[in-house]
Amino acid sequence: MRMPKKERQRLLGKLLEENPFLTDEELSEHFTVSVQTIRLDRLERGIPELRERLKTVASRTMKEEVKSLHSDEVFGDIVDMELDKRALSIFDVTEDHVFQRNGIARGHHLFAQANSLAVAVMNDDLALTVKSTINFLKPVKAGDRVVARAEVKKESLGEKRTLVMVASTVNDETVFTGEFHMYRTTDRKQGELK
Amino acid sequence: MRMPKKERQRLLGKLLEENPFLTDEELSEHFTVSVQTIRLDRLERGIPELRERLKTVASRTMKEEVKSLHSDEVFGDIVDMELDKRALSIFDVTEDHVFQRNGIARGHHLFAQANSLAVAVMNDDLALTVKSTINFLKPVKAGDRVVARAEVKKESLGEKRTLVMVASTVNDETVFTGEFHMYRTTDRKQGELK
DNA sequence: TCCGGATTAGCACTTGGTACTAATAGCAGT
DNA sequence: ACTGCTATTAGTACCAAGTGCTAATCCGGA
Repeated sequence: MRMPKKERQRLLGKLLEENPFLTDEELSEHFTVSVQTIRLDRLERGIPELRERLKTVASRTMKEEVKSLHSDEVFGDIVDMELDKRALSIFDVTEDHVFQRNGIARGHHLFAQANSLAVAVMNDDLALTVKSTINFLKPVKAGDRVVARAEVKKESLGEKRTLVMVASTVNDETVFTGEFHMYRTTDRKQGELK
Repeated sequence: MRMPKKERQRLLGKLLEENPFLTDEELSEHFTVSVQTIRLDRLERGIPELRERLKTVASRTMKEEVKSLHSDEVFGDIVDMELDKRALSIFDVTEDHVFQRNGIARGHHLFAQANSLAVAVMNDDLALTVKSTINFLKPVKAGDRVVARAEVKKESLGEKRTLVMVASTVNDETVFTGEFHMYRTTDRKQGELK
C-alpha cells in the first residue's frame, strides 16, 4: 500500500478541485491504483463524475458572466433613485472584496460603489468624474452590507459641473464619505429638472 | 417544412451560444425535427457536441478564475517597485472597463490601479487607505495602456500616516493624479528602511 | 415523371461513467 | 493456522450522448 486510503482520498478531493477535468482512468494512473478504487473513493467522498463536475463548473461561468455584466455596470444595486437629487445603492461585501491578510475590504470597491452611484444619479448621458476627495473612516469586512447615499448638491461649481456627496454606512455607522465633482455634457440651469 | 434549413441552423447556433447545455434530443424537440437533423446541422455548422461544449465553457471558467484572482489582488501589473520609495504599474484598458455609451473608462478602474499601487508600495503588511484626493484629467479609452507611478512622500503626516502620490499617464500624457493618505500599522522613523 | 436536396431511420461503436457482484490481498487478533 | 475484516481489484450489464456510416423516404421543381 503506497498511501493510506484517507490520505489518498484527501488528495483526490484537492486535486479535482483545482483540476476537474481528470477522468477516473487518469486519476488511477496518478495514484497507481485501479480505476475501481478511484470510483469507490469518489463514492465515499461524494465527488461526482467528470461530466457532472464539468456541468457545474460550466454553469458557474454562465452565471458569473451574467452577474458581472450587471454588477460591473453599476457596482452595487441601486435600490432607490430620484434623478438629479439623490440615490441609494447596496453593496454586499464578500470574501472576494477583502484583503486575505486582514479581511478588510479594499478601498477601491467602496470607491467604485460611490463613484458609480454618483454617475448614475446625474441626469446626463455622459456624466464623468473629474475630481474627488474621499475618506475611509472605518474598515469594512466581508459580510457587511454597505449602503451608499448620494446627494446632488445645488451649489454651482461653474458651467457643466455638479457636486455629488456620497456617504456609505454599515449598520448606520458611516464608513466612507466622498465628494465627487462631476462633469455634465448638457448644462442645466438651477432647479431645472429636464 | 416548418422552417427553412438555413434559418434553423442560424437559430441553432445562437441558441447554443447562450445555452450550451442543450442535448441534441432537447434541440430536436425545440425545432420539431429529428435528432439526426440536428446532428447534421451541427456537423455543417461545425458546432461540437454537448460534452465538448461544456468542456470549453468550463475551461474558460477556470482560466477566468485564475486570472481574476491575480488581477484583483493588485489591479494592474506591477512592473517595478522599490519598497517605501516608488512603484510603477501597467493597466491595459479593455472594452470591459469602459462605458458603452461613450467608450470612456470608468473612473473606479483608474482609482483601483492607483489605490492598489499605493497599498503595494507601502512596506507594511496592513497598509490601508484613509483619505484620498484624486483628479481625472483626461478621458481614457479602451486600448489605452495606463502607466501609474507612485511615489512615497517623506513629509510626516503624523504617526502611522504616510502620503503616497500617484500619477497615471497614457502615452506620456497625464490622465489621472491622486494623493493617498495611507495608514501604517508599524511606525517607522524617517529614512528607516527596515 | 424523374432528380436532388433535405430529412429520417437504423445500426455499430465510443467515452466515461453507474450499479452491482464476486474474487483476492493483507493484516490483526486469538 | 484459521477467522474476520477492510481494502482493493476484476468483471459484467447498463446508460447517456454522442460519432460515423448506410439506407430509406419525402417533397418540390424542371
